[in-house]
Amino acid sequence: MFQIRVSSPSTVALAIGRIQFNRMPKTRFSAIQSKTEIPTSEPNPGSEGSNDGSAPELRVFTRRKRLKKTEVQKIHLEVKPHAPKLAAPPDIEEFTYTKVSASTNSIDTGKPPANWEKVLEGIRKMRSSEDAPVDSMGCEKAGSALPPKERRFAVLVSSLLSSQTKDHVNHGAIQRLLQNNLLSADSIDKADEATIKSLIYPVGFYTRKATNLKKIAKICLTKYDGDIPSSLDELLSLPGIGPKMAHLVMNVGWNNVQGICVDTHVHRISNRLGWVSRPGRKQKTSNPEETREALQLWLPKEEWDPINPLLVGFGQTVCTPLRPRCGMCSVSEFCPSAFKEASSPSSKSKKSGLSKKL
DNA sequence: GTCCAGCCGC
DNA sequence: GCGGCCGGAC
Repeated sequence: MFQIRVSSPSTVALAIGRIQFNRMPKTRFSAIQSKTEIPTSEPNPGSEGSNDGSAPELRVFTRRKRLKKTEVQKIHLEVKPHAPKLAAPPDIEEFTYTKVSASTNSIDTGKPPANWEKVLEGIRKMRSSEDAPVDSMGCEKAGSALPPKERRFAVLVSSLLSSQTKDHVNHGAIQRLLQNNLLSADSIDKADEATIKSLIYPVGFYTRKATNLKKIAKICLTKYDGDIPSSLDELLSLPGIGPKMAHLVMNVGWNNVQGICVDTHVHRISNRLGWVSRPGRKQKTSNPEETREALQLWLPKEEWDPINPLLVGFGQTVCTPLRPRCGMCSVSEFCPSAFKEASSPSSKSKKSGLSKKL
């Protein structure tokens, strides 16, 4: 089964080769009620072990990109899959967080916020009765025939194109690439950049993405034999691939959850809920990467994957950026930010952005 | 006109 | 830490 969860503007964009909507008994996904893992016929060089949480393992995250100017931070995060399901909060003692190099700006500790399970469950319920754009976008059959290497490359291309792009637009672009046999590293490398550009139009930032696509194809071809990189770090080194997409690709492409895919919705909602505020200070995280690190400190690993579609849909329908619908939110009693949003955004320019912070 | 939204260059 | 990248929604 080949499935693209084409995204709404902000989301995680795709899920190829696995069923994603187990918690969203909506429309065409209604038949899918249980978590279905991809048949793991392919080897997974990206991970030493499986990511099914069956055994404790040491994961090493190396953050690059944004930090490379200052210093490369290595954050070793030992994650033991929390024992209790959802019955009890995860044992915080199980999560050992060690900063290797001095870090100026990372969260120090993470305690599970009060009532997080109730909140999560409440959001799940709201999500199951609400139709978010992220839910309604179709799944694709095209590409199911692709062998693993090409499928992974398609995952990478899809996620690159999908950012800042409407679902159906991204879908169309992928379809056109597919129809023109331009969904492999080899073919894209050989293709004219103008051709790529015209085929992916009108995805957001198509010029830049066409350029990046060519570069990525070349890199994949020369360094990875036409496959995509199998580590977070190597994915991050690709042009146009940042933390959000890298985690998505690790998750979907390699079925290897290395971290939470944090987009603007997850970032915003986590902060509104007080899930990532720093103890001692009332400070919120200031960017998605900080939010990701803070969330990973306490959120049970089995939630890392589903948290994105959950909060994205919630953010599209209830907890919207502007004028969130706290009145219809079933977890507002647990939300420190409920009903605190400025009612009239009206005239605020870049200078006076104070009114709209959250 | 303003905002979206992830990444990148500055 | 801000603005540019794109087109579309508003």
